[in-house]
Amino acid sequence: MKVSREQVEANRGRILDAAGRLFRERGFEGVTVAEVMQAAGLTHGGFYGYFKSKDDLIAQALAALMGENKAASRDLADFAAAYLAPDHRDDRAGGCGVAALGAEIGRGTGEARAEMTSALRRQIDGFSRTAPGATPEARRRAAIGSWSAMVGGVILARMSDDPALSDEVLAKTRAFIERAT
Amino acid sequence: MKVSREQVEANRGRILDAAGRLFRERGFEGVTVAEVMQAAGLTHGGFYGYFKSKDDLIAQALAALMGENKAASRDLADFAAAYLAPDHRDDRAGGCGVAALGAEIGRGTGEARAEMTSALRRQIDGFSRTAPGATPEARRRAAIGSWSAMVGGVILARMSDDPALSDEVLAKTRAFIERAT
DNA sequence: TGTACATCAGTGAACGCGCGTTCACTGATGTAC
DNA sequence: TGTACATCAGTGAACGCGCGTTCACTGATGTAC
Repeated sequence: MKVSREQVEANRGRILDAAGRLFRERGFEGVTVAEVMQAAGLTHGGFYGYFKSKDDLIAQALAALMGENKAASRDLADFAAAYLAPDHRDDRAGGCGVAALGAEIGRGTGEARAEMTSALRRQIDGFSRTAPGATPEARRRAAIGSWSAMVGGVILARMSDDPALSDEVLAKTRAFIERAT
Repeated sequence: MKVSREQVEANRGRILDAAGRLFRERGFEGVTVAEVMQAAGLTHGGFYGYFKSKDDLIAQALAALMGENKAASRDLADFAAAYLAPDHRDDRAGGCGVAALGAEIGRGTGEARAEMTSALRRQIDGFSRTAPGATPEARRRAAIGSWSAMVGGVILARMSDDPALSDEVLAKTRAFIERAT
């Protein structure tokens, strides 16, 4: 049955939100269109009223996810501490889209990749503002190096099935960044 | 038709090698059993004479891949320079399995994850031997932090569809590691 | 060493399931008067 | 403001394709004598 225009907008938001969480948790190929719709409280048949294809959903869900830009105005050290925390490591579905999906996106081409590239640029520019360093070059180096270490650190920590090693990777990566900047 | 025992062993090696390359290039879910067999010069029907299932192939291909242990006896700085080079970034199929598959493996459980955990431990221990630092703790911190930055740096560089930004991520991540260690 | 036969690696057709996508239908919304 | 009707968001069955897996068959290997 038809629903109100406001309901349509709300449903669209719920689909994008559910997709963003499920994709981060299981990867693009590990999630079906039907699962996304069910998580949004709808049935799969309605999907194509909202999106052209699953690829279209991927592109739009990523844009919504990366548009949030959590780094913006936070101190780099504070951000790194929260990013390299066990809570973030354990919250794949709600965590950083780059750590969860960056490698998969790097393989593809098209919209998703372009979206992530501009998100990367924004992230680096944002960090460069608050990063320590005497010159703009030093600050940008610290921003890029720190971001690489954060993303790699979370991926390695999630990869390890030994909790002690996983915690150590987070803690030592964080200490490495702190001493380097 | 039956083939000789040596041929069987050679075929097994070719299957594992082809699987390792294809998986790194496209991810586990992006590669079919038939593609792996074709790349090894065989037809798909023979697959189950070698492996119990696709999951079994994944576990064995990863073990073969990670068993190589390229880090072992190289200086950390030399390793980082080669790892964060454009050649490595552009060679997904022949490059580091952690950068290519780490995120995907971190989602799963079982053999593949355990295999990667022990590979991570070996990698860190190996780096800790050649890493700079006054104390064992400082060397281990440098090893872990550098490894996080290398993995993250290659993933970010592969994610960017802007070649200039991609090159800059590699170069500045490398400089960040050099100054930090 | 040579011959006869059992073994079994490899082939390619076939199966069954899951997934992305389509479609006829339903019934609430929202508009025209 | 109230009524009649056109619109269209959502439903669920169905389609078609690709993939992992199975299987009957083939013919070269390797063993027994």
